[in-house]
Amino acid sequence: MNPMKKIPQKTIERLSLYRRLLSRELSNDRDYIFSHQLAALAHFSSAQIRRDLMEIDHMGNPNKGYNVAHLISEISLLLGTSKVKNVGIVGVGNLGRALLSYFVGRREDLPIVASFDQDSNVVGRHISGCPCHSVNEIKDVIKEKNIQIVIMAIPLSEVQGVTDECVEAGIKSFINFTHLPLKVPESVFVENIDITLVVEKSAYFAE
Amino acid sequence: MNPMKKIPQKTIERLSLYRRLLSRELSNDRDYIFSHQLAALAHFSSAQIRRDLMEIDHMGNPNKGYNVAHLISEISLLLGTSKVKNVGIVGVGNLGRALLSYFVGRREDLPIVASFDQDSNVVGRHISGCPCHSVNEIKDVIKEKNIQIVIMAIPLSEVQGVTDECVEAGIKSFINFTHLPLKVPESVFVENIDITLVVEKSAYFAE
DNA sequence: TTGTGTGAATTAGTTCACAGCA
DNA sequence: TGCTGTGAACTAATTCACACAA
Repeated sequence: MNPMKKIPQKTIERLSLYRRLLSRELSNDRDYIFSHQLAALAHFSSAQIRRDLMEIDHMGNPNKGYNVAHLISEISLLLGTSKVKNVGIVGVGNLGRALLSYFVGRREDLPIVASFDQDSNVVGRHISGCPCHSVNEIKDVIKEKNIQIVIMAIPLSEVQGVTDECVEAGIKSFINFTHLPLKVPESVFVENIDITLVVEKSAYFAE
Repeated sequence: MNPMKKIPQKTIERLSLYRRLLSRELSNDRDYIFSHQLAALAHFSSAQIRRDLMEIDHMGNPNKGYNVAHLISEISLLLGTSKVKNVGIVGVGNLGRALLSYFVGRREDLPIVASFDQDSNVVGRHISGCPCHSVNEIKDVIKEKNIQIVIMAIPLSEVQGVTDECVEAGIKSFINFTHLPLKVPESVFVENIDITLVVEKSAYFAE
């Protein structure tokens, strides 16, 4: 696969889904799968699947389809699952705790190694086995623990200040659950998940 | 505004954000705003802002910019905030509770009127003031309480069965936090928020 | 001037449709 | 035959660039 080729964001997302679906198929002892079968699992079109697999130069066989194990390993190679990337989470309110309890121990390659809050009642404690630091120490802890991805789950308005500190400490990727758009340099990735906006959009499209 | 014109999904999302940002400006006594000023708040380009406002046929003034109050009311007209749409949530585990505690009482036009679970320890109780029903009764409750939007927050594999019942009961819009793609008819809207996929994507783009 | 409104151009994402292979 | 791989067509989304208004 050509390492120079830049793969679209949407494709990355779908590949990630394919891998999960394929893993389930593999554990059901399926060795080969056709594009239309994977399409049925993901609820996409088979053309979409083939186009996505083209991006990673994966070769299938018109008779048997795609080799499941092989496909999984190629997607994993692309998504870089072999390299561990440490995750930090800012805010251990309801949402932060829900994310922690879901994530901790689930993915070895994406461990949540630290949480941050400014409430002195939680700082110093462990939540779902994850140590909680003061948000004031975030820069140092990011460097110490080599954190590369930060999840923002604080309801506060000083999100931008914390974001700036993270960027200064070298963070290149954020997942933003707050209701404020984050200002970051061009090269930094931000995925916004603004639940209020999602509900409003859903309301709009509920006819 | 031409009611026939179909507005792109992305634009709806951004308009929803603009409204929130504008409301804050309005409460800071700002009467008019230029596209580049709103752009600075949302971290978009001013061309993007103007293009979006074109969709709702909003007219600005080259000298003063856009009238904030007027703009808010036009966006609200489009997003239909005047009509109440009832929301139901399936699953009151960590995530479900986090969403409930965040949402209950926050939006009068989008009230969470019921929650559903299959754990008999929570069925019959109230969580954040919201009654929890057995998931077996979902069809009846949707009709009784006129629920129009369903949030899926169960970690279970029978999500599809519940989805089917919701569709049969007339649900036209889902927000899916589970890790399974939902199979729904063409006309039904689904917004997928799969946190594992989001983290994987963020990891990929963390350089 | 300065900022709006918008055609035109560009870029991103998806679907079509079919040659060619096993 | 039935599926893959892929150019070509299409559709969606964004950005450019500029006439025009106040």
